[in-house]
Amino acid sequence: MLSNTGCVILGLLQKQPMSGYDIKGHIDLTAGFFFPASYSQIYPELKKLEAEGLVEGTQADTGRRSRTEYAITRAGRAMLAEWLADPSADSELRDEGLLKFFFGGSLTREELLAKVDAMKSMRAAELARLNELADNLPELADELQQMTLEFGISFYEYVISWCEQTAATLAARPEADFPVDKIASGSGE
Amino acid sequence: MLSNTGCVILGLLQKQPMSGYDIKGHIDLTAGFFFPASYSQIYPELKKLEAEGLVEGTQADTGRRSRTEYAITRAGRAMLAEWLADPSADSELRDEGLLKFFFGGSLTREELLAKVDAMKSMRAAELARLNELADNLPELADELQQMTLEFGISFYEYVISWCEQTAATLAARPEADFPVDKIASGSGE
DNA sequence: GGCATCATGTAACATGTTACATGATTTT
DNA sequence: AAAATCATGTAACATGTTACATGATGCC
Repeated sequence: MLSNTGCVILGLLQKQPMSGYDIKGHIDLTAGFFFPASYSQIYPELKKLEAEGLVEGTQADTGRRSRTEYAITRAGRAMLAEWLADPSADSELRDEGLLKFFFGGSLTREELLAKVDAMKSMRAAELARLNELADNLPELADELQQMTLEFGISFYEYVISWCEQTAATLAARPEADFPVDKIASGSGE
Repeated sequence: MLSNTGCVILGLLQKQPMSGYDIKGHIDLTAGFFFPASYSQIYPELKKLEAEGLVEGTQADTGRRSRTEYAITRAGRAMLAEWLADPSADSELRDEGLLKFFFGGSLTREELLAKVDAMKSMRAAELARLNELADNLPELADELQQMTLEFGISFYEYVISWCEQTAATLAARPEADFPVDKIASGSGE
């Protein structure tokens, strides 16, 4: 019923009216790490939600730049409540770095270590961002949002620890332990 | 250069020739939890890879059902090596359950607990599957693939522990600690 | 004979990304 | 005056999902 982008938008508007630009900023700061959205989705989606009567846009030219502020309607709140009540909740993870590692049988130990290290630094950067967030705006978010942030922080911490452990395991083994096509040989090609 | 589906296919064919059906089965069993693919992507992608000379299909009607087996070509191996060498590796996480939790300010404590519990059981089921996998086919996978499986196992374990901890935190607080629209009141927009 | 599994696809739809395009206002 | 930020979009492309469609073979 509600598209992915649709529900994030409605969820954010629950608190206060915002422009498309504001919405994007809020998502990036808070839910972006597990539910990203881009301008080219947000603006069309706002139009669609307005056509369905779930949000209402008003022109706000009060001194500032002119912008369209969208507010959630009663129907919008009802739709949001319905979406919240629905127990379905799919989740996905997609990690290209892990896939490269997975298929890295033909790489040298050093190349593998480099892959793992790249994964680690990427996650470390994201972790730093979330930690800064957690420190700097505890009053802006409610308790649930803080707990969600905790999810992200521990998730990145976990990934980083996997990287470290994996690197240690790799480093402890001689190069020869990773032959090219160890498996392919067995039953005939 | 290589599409997502393209690189999983090429990676799998590195070990042995397979039909589209086989490929799907292998992905589901191993890399599926962090890199899913469906038939409707695999078959067209195989055609595309063949047109580019990266794989080669041969009709195999040896007694069994007729099927097209695809083998990776030399050009395919080169392409795979290029992809592996490329340091870029984006990753994404998308979790609708977490988003519902995030926006759950208007839910009762019991409803929130139900959400968290649903997340937990979903992950527990996936964890059970991976654990079974880890027990049952250690000889089928190389060491890298086993480490990748470890990634999945600890990832699910982590999510489950977050759920438990969050449930405990919620349970310890009185209902009144979660008012509707606690934030919206403050500074008026 | 019936069910599960093997086997291969198409069509319609939904989702989402990147690059392009523009311009006003505020801050430095 | 220049740079950053606010502000809103479009177009082309890529990716991917779900439902539909079909049929052979192997196993009980």
